[in-house]
Amino acid sequence: MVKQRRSQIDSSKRRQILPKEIRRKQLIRATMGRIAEVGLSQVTLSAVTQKAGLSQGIANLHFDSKDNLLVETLKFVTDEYNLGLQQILSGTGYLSAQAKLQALVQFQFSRSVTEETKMAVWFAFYGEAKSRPTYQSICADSDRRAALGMKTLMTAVSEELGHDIDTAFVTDGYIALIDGLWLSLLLSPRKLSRVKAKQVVFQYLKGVFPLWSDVR
Amino acid sequence: MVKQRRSQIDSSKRRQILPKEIRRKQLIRATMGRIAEVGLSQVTLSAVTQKAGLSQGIANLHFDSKDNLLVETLKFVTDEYNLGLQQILSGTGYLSAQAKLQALVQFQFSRSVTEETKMAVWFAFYGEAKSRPTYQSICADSDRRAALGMKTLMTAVSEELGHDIDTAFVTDGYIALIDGLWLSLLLSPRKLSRVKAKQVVFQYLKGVFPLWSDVR
Amino acid sequence: MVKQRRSQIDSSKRRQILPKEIRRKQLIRATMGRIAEVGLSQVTLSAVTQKAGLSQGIANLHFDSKDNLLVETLKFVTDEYNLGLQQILSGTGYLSAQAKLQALVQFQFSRSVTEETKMAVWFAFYGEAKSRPTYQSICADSDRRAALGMKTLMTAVSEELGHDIDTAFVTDGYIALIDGLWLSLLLSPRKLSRVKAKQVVFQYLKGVFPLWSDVR
Amino acid sequence: MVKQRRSQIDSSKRRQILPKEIRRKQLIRATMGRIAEVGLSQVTLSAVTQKAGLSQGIANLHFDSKDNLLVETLKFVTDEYNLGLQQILSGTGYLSAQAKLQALVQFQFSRSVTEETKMAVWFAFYGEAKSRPTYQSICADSDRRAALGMKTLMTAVSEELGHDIDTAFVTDGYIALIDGLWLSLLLSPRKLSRVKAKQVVFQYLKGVFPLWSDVR
DNA sequence: GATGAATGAGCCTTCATTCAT
DNA sequence: GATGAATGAAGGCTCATTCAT
Repeated sequence: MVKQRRSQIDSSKRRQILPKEIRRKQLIRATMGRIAEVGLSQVTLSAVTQKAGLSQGIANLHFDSKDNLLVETLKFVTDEYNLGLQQILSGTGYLSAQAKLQALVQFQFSRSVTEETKMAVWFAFYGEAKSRPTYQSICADSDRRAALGMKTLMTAVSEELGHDIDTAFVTDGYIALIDGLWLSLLLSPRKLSRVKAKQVVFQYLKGVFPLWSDVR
Repeated sequence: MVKQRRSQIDSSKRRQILPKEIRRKQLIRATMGRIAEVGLSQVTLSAVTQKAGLSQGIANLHFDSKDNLLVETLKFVTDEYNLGLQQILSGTGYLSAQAKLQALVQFQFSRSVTEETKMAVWFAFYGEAKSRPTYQSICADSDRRAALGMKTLMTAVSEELGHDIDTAFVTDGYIALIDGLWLSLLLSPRKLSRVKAKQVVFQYLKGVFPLWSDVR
Repeated sequence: MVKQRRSQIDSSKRRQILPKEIRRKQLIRATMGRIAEVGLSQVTLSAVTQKAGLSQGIANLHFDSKDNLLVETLKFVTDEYNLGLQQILSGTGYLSAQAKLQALVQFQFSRSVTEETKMAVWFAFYGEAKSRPTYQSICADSDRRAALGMKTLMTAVSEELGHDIDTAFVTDGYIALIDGLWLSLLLSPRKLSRVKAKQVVFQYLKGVFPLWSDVR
Repeated sequence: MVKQRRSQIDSSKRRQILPKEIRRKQLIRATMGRIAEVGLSQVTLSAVTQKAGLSQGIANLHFDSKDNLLVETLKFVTDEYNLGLQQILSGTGYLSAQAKLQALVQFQFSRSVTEETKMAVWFAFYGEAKSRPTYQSICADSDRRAALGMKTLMTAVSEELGHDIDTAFVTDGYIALIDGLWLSLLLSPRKLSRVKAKQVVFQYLKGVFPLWSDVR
């Protein structure tokens, strides 16, 4: 009864890794769905696994604990957003800073980012972050990185336009505005459309960069 | 089975009878405290009542259910904020619209409004609002009233200054900015101070009302 | 601050005794009502006192405990029935045994005895009696006394008619029949009326006492 | 915080997985036991599950709620009884109606049917039936079916004997007698034995069917 | 005596987690 | 790895009882 240790090269193992990641993603998506549907405080593993069409015990199998599943869900949303963000900010194209900023706004109010489910997840975790160090640090990390990139961009824009502005300020305002608009989008989507939200942002940018003519 | 006779010195455990409203407020405050400490999803009645120094059953006695206690807590925070808001907006003094707007900003970033506990409660409920009709409607009601008042104020300011501005836009931006800054204040108070937050708001207003000279 | 000990003759004391009994009866009636309405297992003191139009704590004041109130309620019903029974059995009139038996049947299916509420209370306690020594002994006591009286009556009837019957048997059957008809009356009053129930009893008696001509 | 490793000898606590129906029956039996021991109003899930040697949560797992467990318990007792009843009434043998009636009496006072536990359960639910529609309808259904079958039998007996009797009457009386005797058996088993109870029934039948010679 | 706010033990129920299959 | 029955800790809630007024 000798258990044969699988060679690391064994391709069958690699095949099993993929399903594992798929299972995890399945569960994370189901978790997001439940958060959006019933709120973070009402999420139960049994509803999540059921939504994923899987068995009860599988969440603990892949994530060890419910708490960890939630953390991974937050990370997932956060990482996805940051990835998109970095692609724009550190875009290797020949885009001007102004063009990049325009692209940023488009991205931040794209259907994919402002998808109801994601917004719900986002703010669900924000709402608990204050009292949950783990959430807190994930959010803070993400925010810090994002803020840094945006500030660099703002500075570049300001330089392109020959402005002399406190870009730290502008960035803080910009970020707050985006967050606030997202919240509005989440809570009263009827009142505020994506288009209108973008216009509000552009109006802000016009105020900040008076010399920028072709905003939007 | 010896019944222990309570020492007369142990007055802390003496049963006290107080008016209903006081008890309710006591419990609401304790609830707010727990939300801030452990997050909405981790609030338990036993922790709330313990924090209030009362017995387990008293929460149900005065609020019928945990859910109702939470709703009343949200209402409490909401009402308090709206009261302050209306006092400023419909201030019966001879303040100019500009002065009122200044006062509004001061109020919105006053220590009382931006108190950590309140911010935590605020966003805790926002995070769940999407999936909880009751929270949703309370928040939406409050927001609508607030937005209305602010828009009126913005219009007045714009008229005082002779501006020709789409005040609906400005108001949406203003509100989003405030919300976003509050969120920042909650999540990374070290990065953003109250003072800085106000400066960000004033910067926004300067951009929106270029002719307004003495902002701040 | 010497508390004056009331003289036993003091008429004011006697006046207070009456109200006490009234309160007790009020509570017992309310208890019966609740038992009939929601079942013994669902009776709560707060519902009982509310039905009686009295304050929450009064039940414990007058009966010390809920359990005691229930016991007293059972005793009340039991005593009332036995009183009526004894009045008939030991009737000091010049009634023949046969006339007494007729009267007995009339009594046992009188509106007062078969009142829905009383039947409900009766069987509610029967249902629990097996496992509650206190109920058990009250019921058993009552039953024994009643059985004794009825047996005496049956014997008298049998003697009057010149029958040679095992009256113990007849009595057991009679009692069982009455109990069973009461149960029927309680559970399906639509199927079995009081009148029909009496006819069933008379039919039984006719079978037992063939020589008895004017039954009913 | 040392996790104690379960001894291999302690097999009594080993988690066992069994078919749903077996678990349900286990729990129903335990419920019946508790009803007989402490009365319907004092039954608690924790005592039931403990009696069954299972964990606290299992009752809700298999029955969703305590109330439902009780209903299913009532149904179980009821169904079992009715099954036995129908087997006798619609017996496919060549038994005469008189023989069937004899068998019926034997069955109704068999050890299995008059088992203390079952009688206790029976009357526990009867006691609450009046105020609990669900119990009421289960009992009523059962009673109706049983009554129908018995009436048919009585009619057959009466025809076999050439009697001209109102069998509806006889049946009502018969059923009431049985119920009453069961109650007696439950409350004072010392006073009334199964044998004696049957004699009482036969005495009744003799009275009703005078031409029936070999009763018992 | 009477009231009803307050207490707290005990219940039902939920649900994350475990584990035999 | 996967399943889902089983577990049991913990929570919300009820309600008999107490007691300050």
